[in-house]
This record gives sequence, structure tokens and C-alpha cells, in this order.
Amino acid sequence: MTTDERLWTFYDAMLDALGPQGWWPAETPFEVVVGAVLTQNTNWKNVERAIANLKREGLMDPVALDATDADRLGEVIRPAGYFRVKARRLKNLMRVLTKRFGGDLDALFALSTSALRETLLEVSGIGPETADSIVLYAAGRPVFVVDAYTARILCRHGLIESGATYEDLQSLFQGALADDADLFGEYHALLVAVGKDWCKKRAPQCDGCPLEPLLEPGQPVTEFV
DNA sequence: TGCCAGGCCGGGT
DNA sequence: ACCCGGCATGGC
Repeated sequence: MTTDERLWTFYDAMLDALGPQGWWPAETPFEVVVGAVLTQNTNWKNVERAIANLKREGLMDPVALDATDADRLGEVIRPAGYFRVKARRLKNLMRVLTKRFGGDLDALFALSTSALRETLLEVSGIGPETADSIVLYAAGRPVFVVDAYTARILCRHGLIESGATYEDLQSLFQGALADDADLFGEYHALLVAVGKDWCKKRAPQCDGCPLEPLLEPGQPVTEFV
């Protein structure tokens, strides 16, 4: 079985076992943008509190966020952790959004996929995963989001070298799979679900590579998740 | 009860 | 070009 075929197999197996994850959990595209920053290295449960606070304070809005003092914003998003850093990062992004795009997310999303990605990456505090999460889940473009779980699981399966870069992994998926935002979105969500449930609790040593594969081709999915 | 979560930056080699 | 410390709350 080729690597490309195995990546499809993983997807089918995870989808069978866990069902559609329906990511991103948000009411609006702008909430995806905010959540993508807040969830950096942070439990989603904590992010939910911060998002609830922002809504309650009427701050789930580009112009309102841009106008809010960083200290106050920090207090509002405090439950998400790294709150001083994330307040700055959010404001960095909101400044670009308001000054260059009139505070209109659709104006930003009118850029081509590559221009959108580059624009986001220019913002201090927006790295590849955060940018791609926004491009995929808020703008609906087919870019594959890579995270720590993705790397661990692929490394564990011997599909990448331990030194593989973000772009290496992204290319692997984007070369193997159909160019489909819904597929990419579901795939990444499933990897996170599997990573949380399985990689950590049942194989905490999976940071070390190489290790034996978790799922041989043709092996029942129940042994994977 | 410690360890760690859906990263990223900036300064040091 | 890598490597590393810093950033911080809340859940299990």
C-alpha cells in the first residue's frame, strides 16, 4: 500500500470509529479567527470560557477588539492562558483587519488562498497552524492544518522522519488527498480526536521515533483508536 | 498532584 | 539554521 493510500485508509478508519467531528466549533467565521489564536497550546475547554467572556462583553467583533485596551482584553480572555501574549496577538491581527480591510472579514477573505495565508503569517503571533486553521475553517479554503498530534501519529506510523517540517507534513496530505476543504477539515479534527484519546492516554511514549506502527494496513480500526 | 493542552516568538548559539 | 526559555489557566 502506498503512503497516499494509507492516508486515505487512516481517514476512513477514524471516520468509521469516531464519526464526523463537525469542526470548527464556532457560531461565526470571526469566532473561528479568535478561537484559533486563543487555542494555541491550550485546552479548548479553557478557550470556551474566554470566548463566552468576549461575547458577554460585546467584544466578539474586529473593531471592538481593536479598540480595546490590551490590559482589559487580557482580563477578559484570562481563562485561555497566556492571556497577556494572546491579548497582544489578537490585537495585532485586529489592527491589520481594521486598518487594511475595513474591519471586514470578507474583505480579508477575498484574497487568494496563498495571499490570505501570507497575510496572516505576517502578523506577529500567527504561525502556520493558526493561519491554516483560519484559512481552512473560517475562509473554507482547502489547506491542510498540521499540529503536534498530526506529527506524532504520522511519525509513529513511520510515514515521516522525526525532523519533518510543518510544510513537509502539509505537502504529504495535500498531495495525497482530494483538494477538498470539507475533507481536510474533517481529517484534521479526527487526528486531534484520536491524538487526545489515544496518543496521550494509551501511548504516551509516542513522541519517540521510530516506534512500531499503530495500525497496519488492513488492521481493524478498533485497534487504532 | 503534577503534568500538560489543537503554538509562537525572540534571543542566543 | 536550529535550539531553548518564556508565556499561564484549569482539568484530569
